[in-house]
Amino acid sequence: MDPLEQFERQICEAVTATFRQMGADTPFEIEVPSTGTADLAVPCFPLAKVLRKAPAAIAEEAASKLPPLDLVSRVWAEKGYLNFRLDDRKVNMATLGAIMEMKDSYGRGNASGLKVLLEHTSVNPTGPIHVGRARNPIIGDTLARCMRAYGYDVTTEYYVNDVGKQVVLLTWGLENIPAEDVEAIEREKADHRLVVYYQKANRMMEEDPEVARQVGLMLRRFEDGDEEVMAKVRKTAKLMLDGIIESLLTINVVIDQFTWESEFIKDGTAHNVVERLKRSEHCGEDQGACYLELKPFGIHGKETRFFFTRADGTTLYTTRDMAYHLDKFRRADRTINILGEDQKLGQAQLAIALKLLGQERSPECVFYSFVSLPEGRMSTRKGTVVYLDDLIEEAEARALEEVRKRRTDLTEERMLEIARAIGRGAVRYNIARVQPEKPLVFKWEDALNFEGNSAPFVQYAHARACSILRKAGQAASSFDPGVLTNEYELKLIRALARYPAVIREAGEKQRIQALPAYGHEVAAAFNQFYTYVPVLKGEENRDARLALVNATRIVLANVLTTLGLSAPEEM
RNA sequence: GCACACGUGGCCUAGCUUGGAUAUGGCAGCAGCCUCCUAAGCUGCAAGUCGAGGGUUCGAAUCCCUCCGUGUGCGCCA
Repeated sequence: MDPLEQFERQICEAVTATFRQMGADTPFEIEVPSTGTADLAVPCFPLAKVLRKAPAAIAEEAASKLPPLDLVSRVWAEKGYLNFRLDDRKVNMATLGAIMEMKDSYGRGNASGLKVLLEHTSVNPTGPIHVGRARNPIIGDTLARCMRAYGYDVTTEYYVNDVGKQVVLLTWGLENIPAEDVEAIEREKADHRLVVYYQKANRMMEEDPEVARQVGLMLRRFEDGDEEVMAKVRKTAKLMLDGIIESLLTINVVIDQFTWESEFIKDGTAHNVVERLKRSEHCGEDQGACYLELKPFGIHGKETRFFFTRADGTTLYTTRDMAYHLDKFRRADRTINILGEDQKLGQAQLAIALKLLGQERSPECVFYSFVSLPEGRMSTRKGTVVYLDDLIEEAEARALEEVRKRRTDLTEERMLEIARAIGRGAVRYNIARVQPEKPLVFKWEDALNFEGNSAPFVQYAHARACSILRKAGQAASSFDPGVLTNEYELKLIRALARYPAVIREAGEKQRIQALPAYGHEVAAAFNQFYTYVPVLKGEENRDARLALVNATRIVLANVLTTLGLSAPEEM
């Protein structure tokens, strides 16, 4: 239920009729002016050609010819725009009415019933998740929440890479490196305990050909389907994965299901893909290894061939990924992948190869740029990383420090609870607010920003609203929205009215960064209202203002939840 | 070399899909605001060749071309 819909509809109908009367049957836009001069505006420039008149004159004429509209309080022409001011009382009634009725489902779109399979994270189980990779679950989980809010039936999935050299190398390290040869680790979590073996094994393999030979042998046995080796590798991957899952939980990311890459080897579907690709006219062979020549499909670079088997006939990563996607297509109407920008070429090749198999569908991809450190790229192998667990720990510690400064009345447990909400939220918000494709340089001071455009800013506004409502006691059963007439009240209500449109933008157009920006806008409008408009001492306007505070609380809570943040009732 | 992405005040960032009014916010800086619902807040000031150049258009941060800078990719790796 979008409170602004009826207003837009009425204006659209009236303007269409008026333009037609003036001799123009051209399409036009209804936009929210960036200047803030009006609630809605229709630019008259596109009509200039048809009517052979200046846009300003067209706007003037339309303004004078437009019939009075009951939902609009003022119509005027300005610089070629036809401007509309909506009727305050009716906006108030429609908005507060919708929020009170829908409560925590205010903003939700109509269920489309479409099944969406959203794959995100899927990091290699060779080490703890680091800040660079953390962009993936945050974008993925936030998008999943936005799409659910918009009305899709979303399932999130993690594709576990338990095949290949990296996990085999880790497994070899665990079996062959004595504990005293790796650096001591403080954390109990398995992923942190294991990653040092992975790093050490990498160094050993580079320096010692014998190690490289042993790892190669193990990989060989794995590729040959040696049950013992496969089970061992899977066990390592599982151990690491459990640590990763635990980390994800701290930022409120829960993944619905897991698919293991090795399954596509075991069940023969990857091999089946190979057999079908071999029949393609674009298939070639180079010393036993099979490839598709993708030059005719617009693939550029030094190598335009896309190999899908090794010389020994075993499958490659992308081949198994094809089998995985064919499986996904059977399970959902839409498939979305959240991927690092390094996967772009691979995904392009995958899409072409799927087409060559006669598959019409290809996955929709959201690519994000890597997060780097000021001193350069993050690498698990080299150990030049900031782990998510460390970032969260630091964020919570800083938040706790702030809570202690402000609140001396709370129990230790309650302070910890609030600090967790703030610290974890700040990390998610700071990543979600930036467009995925923008490069991001990780800086502690930005990641731990607790003021301005940040999670705590939005959470704080929510806590303030809760505080007023707590002190007010029982809410009045009825109120008159018409008494909310000062600039702060009107601005706040207009912000609340936009929420369904924001969910549509974030969920349908997959622009999740619109949601943090909106949360900031509502919180800022509320903070101004809070500063200048008394609520509890609001005299005859008290009931209506309490209703507005409650409506704001509901919208802020919805925004926070959809961003995967908690909405603390006190801070 | 080729391909893809990004470039917006000192720093970070919105707007670009679908061209339209005075380019959105934040951080840092400066100056103010707590006898009153939590100052993680509010108000004001200062700060911009929207990477550069050209083109399309009545109109370009937005579309097209060229160039520059940065990142990513171009494995019988995953």
